[in-house]
Amino acid sequence: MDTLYNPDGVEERWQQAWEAEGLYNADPDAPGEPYCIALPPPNVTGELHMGHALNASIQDLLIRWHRMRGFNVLWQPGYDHAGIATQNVIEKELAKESLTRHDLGRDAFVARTWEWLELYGGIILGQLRRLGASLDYRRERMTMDEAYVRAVLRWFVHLYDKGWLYRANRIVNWCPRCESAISDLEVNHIEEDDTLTWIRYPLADGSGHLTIATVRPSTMLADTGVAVNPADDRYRDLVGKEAIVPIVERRVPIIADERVEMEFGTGALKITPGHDPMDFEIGRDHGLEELTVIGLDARMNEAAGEFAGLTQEEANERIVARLGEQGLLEKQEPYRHAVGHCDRCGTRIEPLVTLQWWCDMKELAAPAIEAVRDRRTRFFPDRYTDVYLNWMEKIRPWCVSRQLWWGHRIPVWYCPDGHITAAEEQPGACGECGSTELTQDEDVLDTWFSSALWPFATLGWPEQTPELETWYPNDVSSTDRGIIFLWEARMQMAGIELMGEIPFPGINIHSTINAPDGRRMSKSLGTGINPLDTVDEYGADATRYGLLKMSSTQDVRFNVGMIEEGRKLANKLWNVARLILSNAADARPAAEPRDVEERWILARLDATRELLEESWGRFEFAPAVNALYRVTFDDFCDWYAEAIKPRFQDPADTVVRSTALAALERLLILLHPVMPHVTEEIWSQLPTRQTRLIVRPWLEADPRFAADAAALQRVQEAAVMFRRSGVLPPLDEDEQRILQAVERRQVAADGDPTVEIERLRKEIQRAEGMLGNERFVERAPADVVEAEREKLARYRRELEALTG
RNA sequence: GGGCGUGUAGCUCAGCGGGAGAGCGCCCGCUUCACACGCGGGAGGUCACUGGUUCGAUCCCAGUCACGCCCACCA
Repeated sequence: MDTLYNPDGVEERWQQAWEAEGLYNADPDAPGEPYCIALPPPNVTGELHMGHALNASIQDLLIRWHRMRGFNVLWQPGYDHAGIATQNVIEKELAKESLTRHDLGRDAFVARTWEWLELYGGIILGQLRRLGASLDYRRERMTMDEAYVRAVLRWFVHLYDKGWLYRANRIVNWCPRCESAISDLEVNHIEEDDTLTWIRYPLADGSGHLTIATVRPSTMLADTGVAVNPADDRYRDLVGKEAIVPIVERRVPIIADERVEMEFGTGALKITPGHDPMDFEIGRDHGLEELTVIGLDARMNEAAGEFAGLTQEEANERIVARLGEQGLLEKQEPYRHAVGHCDRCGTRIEPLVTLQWWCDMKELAAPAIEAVRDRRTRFFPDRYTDVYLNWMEKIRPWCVSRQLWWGHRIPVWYCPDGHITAAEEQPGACGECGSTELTQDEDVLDTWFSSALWPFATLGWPEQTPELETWYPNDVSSTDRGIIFLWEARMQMAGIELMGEIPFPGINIHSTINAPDGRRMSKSLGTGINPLDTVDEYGADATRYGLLKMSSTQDVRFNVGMIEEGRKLANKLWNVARLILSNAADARPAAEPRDVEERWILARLDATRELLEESWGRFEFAPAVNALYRVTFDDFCDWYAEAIKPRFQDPADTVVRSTALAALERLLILLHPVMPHVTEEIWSQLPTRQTRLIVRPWLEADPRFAADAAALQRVQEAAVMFRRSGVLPPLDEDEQRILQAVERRQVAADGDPTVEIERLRKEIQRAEGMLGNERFVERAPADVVEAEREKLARYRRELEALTG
């Protein structure tokens, strides 16, 4: 007889049934308090990875739990068009055919991207289905859907009208490979070995020179100043004079600026406003010219004269050699420092001055800071509150334009005179001069500009839909800590600005699952583990269980053992259900429990219910999952099931049957949010079932068991007190039997005198040690000391009795 | 440079002021009529290190070391 629970087939069957029966469907007009989570939209190009699977397990647990609690739930699915990421994927596809996007042209490229999405775009939601995710799949949204695009345009024009969006020529993070600007958050700073070169800049008046240190000699061709700290005595006399930039022989002013660190290098800094962010700001403040010698391809451009066309490395080499010849090279030293790289493709970032759209964040941030500060929005775990606040309080303008083709085209039109008209629909004429010769901005918006609207644009905004009315604000946002700034912060800002209300009161930041060796899970490192493989091997329930157990608040290493544990739990549950069903197939519910075991297990299950509610309410999942394992194995199977088994021999004992059924029901209900499939499968075989388990109301504290729960509580407290002080408070007969059950291992060990003798000897030694400590006797609370004395005396008596 | 987190049994992790725990692995015994993805028993830890607070510290405080992550315009 096959006695193993096999999830194959069972899980798919229920997934199809739940969806087909409309049990995932959300209805804004349905009764119940609304509860809504918007699935963090995965990239359209994405496949399910461990992070997605963990987050889906968490969200589905919350959704199923609230559905059972009678809330009107919506779990909103969808995708992000993921501008830069998707464009990169398509470009790679093209590269296989030796094509670039420029070979196709913009329209064909975008058309091809849409085609590609038709074929491969929708896979991740299908994969979520296989995990049992109870999303309302009918409501799938994408950030480039027609309706969503309207929301994005509204957002843009809104910000433009407020004067917070503007176009400016500024230094940006330029990725030469993506051929686009990117925002500060999309730059990774990576430590690299470099060379620090010390170069002499002659003074214009011939009175000598001053030495600067740089890691990028090639940029000196665009130097338009030299700066020193105003407090630096070494250079005080030079401020206001001029230096000559070697090679280009340019006379540049020597200026004083506090941003120059006196301790670094020589304390003198060459200023290249065109190619360095800090130099750019110093340059603007001092009115220095912004020259450009590096092009969008990161190579030296025509302005670099004889160095034009070279890579920067080549230019560095030649320039250093030239300086050596001229006697202006002082020294070179190895130097290690952090260098910016494109988060998307890893290419070294080039700071360049280009014309981009910027969003001023100060006024958007202020109310979003307040919301978190006064706890209308709370982070779980709480430590991320400071992470968020620190970033928000020093927020800087956001570069929102991208020189990409895939994304929301910036809704701005220019007339020949350069007037700007921003509008949701193509305007007929320039808003300023009435010219009808309008051309639209070529650029697209940062992907995160649109995903900031996710909690309400998916509900139909800017239309005033029933969905929006019902489910905004959402209730929880669950994400990885990697996108707290990119996404969470921006949803707060957009939600408050456009909806006048925070998007959700709870932000759950889940753990990061690393590879078993502790490295990051990544496809390119080959350290990735596909959650669908564990679903195939162990089942979706087991996978969900394992992931939730790994969802403690810090980083964890992926451990199949946790998923195997989940499989064990499913199997155990399946088997104990078989035991009960084979004996109680026609039992009727609602009988009063008779014996202490029965009342005890019902009270235990109720205590577990309370623990689940408390920890799930705090977004702590691992302890709850652990409690479910313990209550199933230790309490339900090892103790309760074993205890009632003999009573099944008595056909007249209807109480044991109906109680067993009731206890099993309760166990299934508690386990359902974690392991929906196996519980529903068992549920479907119960003679007592009336609805699907997925919509079966969650447990309330049952007054019938309140007394027993209270008794259990008393017994457990008594047991703790007994262990600590040796004093056992008075218990009635039933409570004493419950105590025996609680302490059953101890009781079992009583059979073996050598074990007991050893234990008593240890206890006596410990008690003697404590009582021999004068400070303990003098300073510890009197009742504790007294208890210890009584305990010692009792242990001695017991030992005496055992050893004779 | 600033901030956060982590260091507990061979492995992965719970616990966080008075008995040091789980799963896996390991050893011994069980095809006991729900379950060998099982049942019973067992070995295995100066709870990273150093100080402090306390009658008492794995747990609180300070510092040290190691690892990880986030933020960052010292060229």
